Amino acid sequence: MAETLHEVKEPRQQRSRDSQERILKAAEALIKSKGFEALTTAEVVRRSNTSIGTLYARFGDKTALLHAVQDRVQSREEACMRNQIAKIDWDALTLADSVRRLLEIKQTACDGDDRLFEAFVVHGATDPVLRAQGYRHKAAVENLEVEILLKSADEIGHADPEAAARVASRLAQAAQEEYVQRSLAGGPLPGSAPPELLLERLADVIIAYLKNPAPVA
Amino acid sequence: MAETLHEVKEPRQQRSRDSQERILKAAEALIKSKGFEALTTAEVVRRSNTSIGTLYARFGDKTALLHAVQDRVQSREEACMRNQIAKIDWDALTLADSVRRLLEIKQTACDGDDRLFEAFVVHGATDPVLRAQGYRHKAAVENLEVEILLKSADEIGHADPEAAARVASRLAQAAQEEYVQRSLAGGPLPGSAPPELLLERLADVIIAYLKNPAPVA
DNA sequence: TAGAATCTAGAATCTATATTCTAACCGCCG
DNA sequence: CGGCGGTTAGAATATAGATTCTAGATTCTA
Repeated sequence: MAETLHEVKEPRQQRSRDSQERILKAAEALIKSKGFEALTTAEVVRRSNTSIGTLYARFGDKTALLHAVQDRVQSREEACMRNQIAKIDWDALTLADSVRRLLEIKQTACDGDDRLFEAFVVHGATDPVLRAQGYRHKAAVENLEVEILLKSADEIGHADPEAAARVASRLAQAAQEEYVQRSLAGGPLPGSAPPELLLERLADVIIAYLKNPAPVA
Repeated sequence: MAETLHEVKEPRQQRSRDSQERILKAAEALIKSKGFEALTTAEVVRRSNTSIGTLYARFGDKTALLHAVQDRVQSREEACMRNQIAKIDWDALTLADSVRRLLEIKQTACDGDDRLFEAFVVHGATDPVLRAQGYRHKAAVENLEVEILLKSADEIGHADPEAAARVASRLAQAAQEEYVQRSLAGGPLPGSAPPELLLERLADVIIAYLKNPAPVA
């Protein structure tokens, strides 16, 4: 979808669709394993068993390739979340449950995509398309998360359950990014808590907040 | 300090110290205003009214320059925090006060350094020196923040006041990074709360947590 | 103040990467 | 089959940016 913005013809033959797919996979894997810096056209081509000519025939330029990767990754994550949300048993769900569930779902959905998101954010600073796509995704994720929390927040009797849910969602987002950042920096900060514990604490924080959203003076 | 790791002679003459200083300032300003991508040796040289030869005589290579910038920025931030902490009137300080104070101090100290930190993190992924320096700084900041919270957390009667303070500090850190990320992405996310409001909410969250750190089932 | 040490300028060089171009290859339709 | 688009390969080109080199300028020291 994104790559059509450039004057690149849609593939007509299967083999072409194949190479396009292989290129996308290789590009994604490359960023995941070595970070955005390592995404060179030559390396992508090498890993995808295609040629530089093919890459340009399919994507027009490197930027378009990156956009396509972003599109694919974000869609996958959203789908994964939706999928897991569909499985929730809403009836037997306390507030605490829903918070923990939210965190689990979030983590599963974007497992391993750390570097990808990093790349999108950093380059979003100079690439409007990347940025816009990133916005869309963040908003979508936030909405999905609100969906998870809304019912129990409502039951608890919040004045504005949605607003509360949104704050909680951002909190989760923020903490995740902090965590990602630390792990990106090459392994967790020495002396910091292990991930599971961190999640547990975060859950505590959010639960505490949802149970008591009014300013505490 | 960092630049001595390379075989670069310390300046003997004043003018040399001057150009070193101008180069550092220019490099920092450049990253601040245009992001790390814009940090080219040529541009630094242009903005600092020096020459490429001077830059290499002083820093050895571009990496060392970046390390030096990091050192300077992080030291400045730590000093600023320490400085503000020294002014706190500990006697008249409620828990809520100390949390708000923490957030203010944090914000003041790193005001405008968003892109710099972004650059350090991203490049820390491939540069061990940058990473190590970043760790040191994060730990230092966390300790300073704990210092701010500890007294009131203690008075509230926490079982483990320091642990609670540490969680709160991380939370603040996380939220700040989330905020930075959004602003880096080119202006706040449409529909998101204005910064002050965000700070207020964050304060609420942390206060709620500090008053009730035990898991709420 | 002469000579040595230090420092600066900036042209020239080197390198890594994106991108273009062209010849050959493949698969489908007559 | 024949040939015509669609597709691929990879050598050649273009370019941005880091780094080296050296002549000349400045400051220090005796």
